[in-house]
Amino acid sequence: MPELPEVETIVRDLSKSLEGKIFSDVIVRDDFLLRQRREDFVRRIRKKSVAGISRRGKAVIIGLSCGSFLVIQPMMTGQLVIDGQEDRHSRIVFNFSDGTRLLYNDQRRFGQLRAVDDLKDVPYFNILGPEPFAAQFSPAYMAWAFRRSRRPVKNSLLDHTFVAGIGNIYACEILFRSALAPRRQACRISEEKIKTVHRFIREVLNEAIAHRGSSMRNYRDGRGRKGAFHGRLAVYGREGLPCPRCRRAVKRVIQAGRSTFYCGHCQK
DNA sequence: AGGTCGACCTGGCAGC
DNA sequence: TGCTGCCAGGTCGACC
Repeated sequence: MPELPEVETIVRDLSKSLEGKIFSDVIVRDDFLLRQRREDFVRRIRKKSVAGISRRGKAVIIGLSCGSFLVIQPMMTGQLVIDGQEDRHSRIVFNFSDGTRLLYNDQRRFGQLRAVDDLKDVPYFNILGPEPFAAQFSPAYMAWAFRRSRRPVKNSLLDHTFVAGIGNIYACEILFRSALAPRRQACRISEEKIKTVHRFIREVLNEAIAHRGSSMRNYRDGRGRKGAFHGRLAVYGREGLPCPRCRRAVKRVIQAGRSTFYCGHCQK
């Protein structure tokens, strides 16, 4: 489900509502999502307060008062909703001492939750590339990475060891704005064009955050609401509909097992 | 060693 | 109505 803008929106919602609150109880309805024994998971969280909430890639990090962390990867269909209605997809319920309740809902059960002392204990963080808004993620870094890669540029954008947080929706949108064909080999893109892509990576993600993300099917923010960026998508999910720039039909192809939406006329 | 592909799991929707 | 097949925002490990 959520890519960087959606996870960022969730993190901002949760920060406002949960910081300083104390976990009074953790109810695990589905052990499958945990990467440790249930008793260990619950013991590390109960009675601790929320020191801070942040994001790395597509993972939510809840810092606990004792210096440890609750790390949540919502994957495709995970949701973190405050004071929402419980349903059959509510896999884990976090209760706070003031009566606030945080639900972890997940239709497909791909999500992963861990309570760890050290973020290095989360394998995902050890392989993750730079954040797209970090200084380290520069046009020069992109050019260095692209030079040595023969795969299609769409695959590079989806590779989280190259850059964290970009998923299928925003990879398509970034390439559309960059007027770049998704199947173009990364090593065959000019330095000038790489600068353009770099600029649009940040621009598209920033706009999506400003609109609280995109809701295709399952995504909800921390208050259980849909994102508003969905209606602003130029190509994603729009096969056969007119390209907003030239009005020709948007095409769909499969790359790396995922749908890619693009305009064959505007993107070269 | 870089890169691709299927598996993981559930459910909604289109087509027949 | 009910069945089948396809599709879905992510990640990892097996394999070429």
